[in-house]
Amino acid sequence: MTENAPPRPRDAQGTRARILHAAGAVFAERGYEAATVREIAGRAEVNQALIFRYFGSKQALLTEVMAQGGKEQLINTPAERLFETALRGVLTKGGKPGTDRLLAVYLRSIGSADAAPETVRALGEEYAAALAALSSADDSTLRAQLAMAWLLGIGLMRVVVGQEPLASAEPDEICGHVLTALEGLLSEDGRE
Amino acid sequence: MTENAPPRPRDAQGTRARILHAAGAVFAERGYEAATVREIAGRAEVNQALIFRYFGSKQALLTEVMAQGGKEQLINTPAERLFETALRGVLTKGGKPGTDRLLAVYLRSIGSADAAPETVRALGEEYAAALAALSSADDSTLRAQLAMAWLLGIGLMRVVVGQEPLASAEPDEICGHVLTALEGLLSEDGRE
DNA sequence: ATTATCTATAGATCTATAGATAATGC
DNA sequence: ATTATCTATAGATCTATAGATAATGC
Repeated sequence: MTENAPPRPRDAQGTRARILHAAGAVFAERGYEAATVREIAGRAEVNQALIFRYFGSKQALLTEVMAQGGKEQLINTPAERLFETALRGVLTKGGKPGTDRLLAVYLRSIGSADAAPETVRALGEEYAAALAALSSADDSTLRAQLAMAWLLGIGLMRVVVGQEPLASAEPDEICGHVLTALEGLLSEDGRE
Repeated sequence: MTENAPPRPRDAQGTRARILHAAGAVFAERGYEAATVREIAGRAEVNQALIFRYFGSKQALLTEVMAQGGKEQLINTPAERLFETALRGVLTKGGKPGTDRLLAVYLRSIGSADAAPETVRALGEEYAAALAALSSADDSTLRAQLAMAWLLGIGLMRVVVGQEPLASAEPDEICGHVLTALEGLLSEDGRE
């Protein structure tokens, strides 16, 4: 039996991190509404009341989960490689815990949590702006958003819906198809 | 005041239809989890207990909402025009009530309701199979699913996230970009 | 003395059901 | 007599809070 495990040393910062990590996993698996603070607390092996002590509310916890690590990729990747990097992040399961899991949180929570669409929108605007700078078309922002929409859609199919053969297809193969198709959209001068 | 409206004549079939219609609207607006049978009953102007009498459970109601009208487009549209028709259905707000609202139901409920992903997967497989027949590539199904993923992603950005300028862009403009980009993916012979 | 952690529970939901009521069809 | 509709509520959640307990730092 896993009865009474030895208590961890008291560590506010560590506990906060455990909660954040567990919340990311549970939100990604169940979506915001279906996730319960009790399950998050259970997985973090932390008392349920501490979630409210450290984050205030379930909504605030989701916002914090979404905020963390969202911009790292954006800052660390040059614009020319941003789309492919993000796409590969979506395609690579079990990559860095921040990437594909964060996408799952977005996709699974976007329909219910009020805060989620705004967070996605804000982050998406930054990605789109970076991508749009690559094109000289007058509708370059729209083109960039269309590319990002594809990325989200592929993530939705793979991570949430799990539709085959897409869900198990090789990242390289998908990447090849998508980048080929988008070549004109993102790099042309916009004259059609 | 809208106090006691004159009671409608008793009409089981009509009541069932009212509930189904209201459920479509509420699921589309709030997603499965956040939607409550009380709100659905309220919007249908129907007693809340009747939902369970006619549908059994909230899950069964969602399944029925998703099932209705999902295949109509598939049956009535030739494969060559299927993708563009579906894309325009996503892009045209206030079109036929079945189309864009159904997509919103999918997108908003996919993350939480257990039944939703399977319904999407099943419907998606039929769409993909129809699209795949257009291409002679050996990975034609994958290509078709990538196209559908784009379609879903665009719907997500427009209907759920509402990201500008994509959300308000002209259907013709989006259609032009997407169809141009997908031309090679869907119609080539697959030799890369 | 401070503060991380835990107990216990308030308060507000929500789905679902049992059984009463009342409108229809014969 | 049948059955569509309604009332009332069971039973099971879930988020959030108030206040007790106990481990740490001085």
